Amino acid sequence: MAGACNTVVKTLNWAGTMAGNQTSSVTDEITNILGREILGGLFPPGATLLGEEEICARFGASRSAAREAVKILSAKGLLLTRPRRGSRIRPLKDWNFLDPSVLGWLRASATPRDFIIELLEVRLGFECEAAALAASRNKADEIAAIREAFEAMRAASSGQGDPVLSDAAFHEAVLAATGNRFFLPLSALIHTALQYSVPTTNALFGHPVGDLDAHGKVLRAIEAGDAARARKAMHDMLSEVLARVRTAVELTGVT
Amino acid sequence: MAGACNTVVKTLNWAGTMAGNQTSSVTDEITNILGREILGGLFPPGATLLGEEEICARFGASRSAAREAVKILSAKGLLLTRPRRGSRIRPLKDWNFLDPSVLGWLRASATPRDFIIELLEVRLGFECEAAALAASRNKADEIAAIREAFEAMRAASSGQGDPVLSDAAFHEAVLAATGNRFFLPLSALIHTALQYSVPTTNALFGHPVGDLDAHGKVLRAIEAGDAARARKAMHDMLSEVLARVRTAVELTGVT
DNA sequence: TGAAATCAATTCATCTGATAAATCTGATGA
DNA sequence: TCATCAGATTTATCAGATGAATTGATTTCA
Repeated sequence: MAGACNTVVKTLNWAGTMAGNQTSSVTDEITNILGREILGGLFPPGATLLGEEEICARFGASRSAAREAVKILSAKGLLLTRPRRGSRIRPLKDWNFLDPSVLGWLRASATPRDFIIELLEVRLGFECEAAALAASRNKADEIAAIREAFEAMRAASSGQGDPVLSDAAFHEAVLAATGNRFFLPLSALIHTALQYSVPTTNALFGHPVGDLDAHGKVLRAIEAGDAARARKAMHDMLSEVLARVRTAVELTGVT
Repeated sequence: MAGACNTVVKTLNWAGTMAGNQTSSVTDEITNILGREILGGLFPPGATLLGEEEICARFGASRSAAREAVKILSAKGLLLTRPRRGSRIRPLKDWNFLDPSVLGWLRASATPRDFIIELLEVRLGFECEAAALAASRNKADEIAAIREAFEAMRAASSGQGDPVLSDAAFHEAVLAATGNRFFLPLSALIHTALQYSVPTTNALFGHPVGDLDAHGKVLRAIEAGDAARARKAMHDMLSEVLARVRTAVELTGVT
């Protein structure tokens, strides 16, 4: 029985990937749905799974679309396909958790408490060093971008613009100012962290935690070319947020 | 003219991806070659490029294989394909530099000096925090894995086993002991860094730099559950290597 | 009986060709 | 000059066929 593919399903198109008019392809639909399911733990992390036939049968798609979706998931470290054995879920340690798509899929199912805290722990690691590098490198135009983002944050704090986006832009500008390629991919993590934690912390504390003052200290230290001070300012800012989230989460019992 | 595909090329199979018997698929061949070329800067980072037809013509492959290769490269953030515009190289900031494949492609063309130093800078950021988290979390079995890797390093130092692999295993065990998923993908970076820098530093200094003593300090601090000491021990170890590489590179004039 | 070799069935990998959808180009007209 | 629309080009998707690799059962030999 080979003709089980291409049944009359076709009912999936458009579940909403982002805001706006972005029409999604069949391949992307399959990728996103399977990605969310894998990250959500629907499939046993170490065992066998996912036949080519099953996928195109389930989504009413052609083998091309199914195969391309599987290739994408494999490229992100989630699957390993072998000629006759089908696609197996790879061990968790091989998953590319820093990939923007993977982060998005994880966000859809992760426990909020763990998710926010884990993100902050990682940020605490590399963002302090990034601030120090940005300060010691001292590239004028890239530091100007940091200041620009800071001004956007100030404007956003008085209602002129999106506070999350300008906050993210600030931190991304710091990463870019390191002049180190390997810091760049971490901006996706910051984006996700802020989109997720800013509303939460606002709800918890009644006001924005992304302190303008704290960001200002980081900016001034970088502009002064003082690596140690920049590192400390960034550390103070993030560990303060982390501490507040930790205690608040314990108090309110958010899972 | 649509029939330009599938000419009589077929001359690519097997260029040697890894040591051993691992036979590579057509799709993987195309992916690896294009990946290396992109990371090597052969294609203008921001501009238009790569038609479906061109690819299958160049490699003598079918559109299926060409398309799947492009999907993989897109999944790693290198390309963006649009219905009629072909595949465009995305801006550098979207590239997933922490992906194992991307790291490998970059290694093939990167300037050794920048490559080693950039890797160490990033490690200095997150590995210190990872050591601290591992210490404060204090999970017995995961710390046992760190000690195990340390013993393997000791054995390797007297000729019993691979010094690079055991060193990498040590650092990966620390990442795993954080209990934080987002540290896991960074093990690829450590692997690449060690494979690349250990031979280099050995050649520069005449002896292994991956100090057994320094690793022992990290291990003992983690076993003692002393987060601050673990952070400092890791920082001392990495910054020592970074400093020595920096000066050695300046002296020898390695580009 | 047990172990190794063999063979058939199943599934992934690849190729080929065709149709649909999206976009660019240039011609047309106000 | 600019907006609009038809034609051409290219990607997206579908469909079917063949090749290659692995699994598992069967067979053969010690």
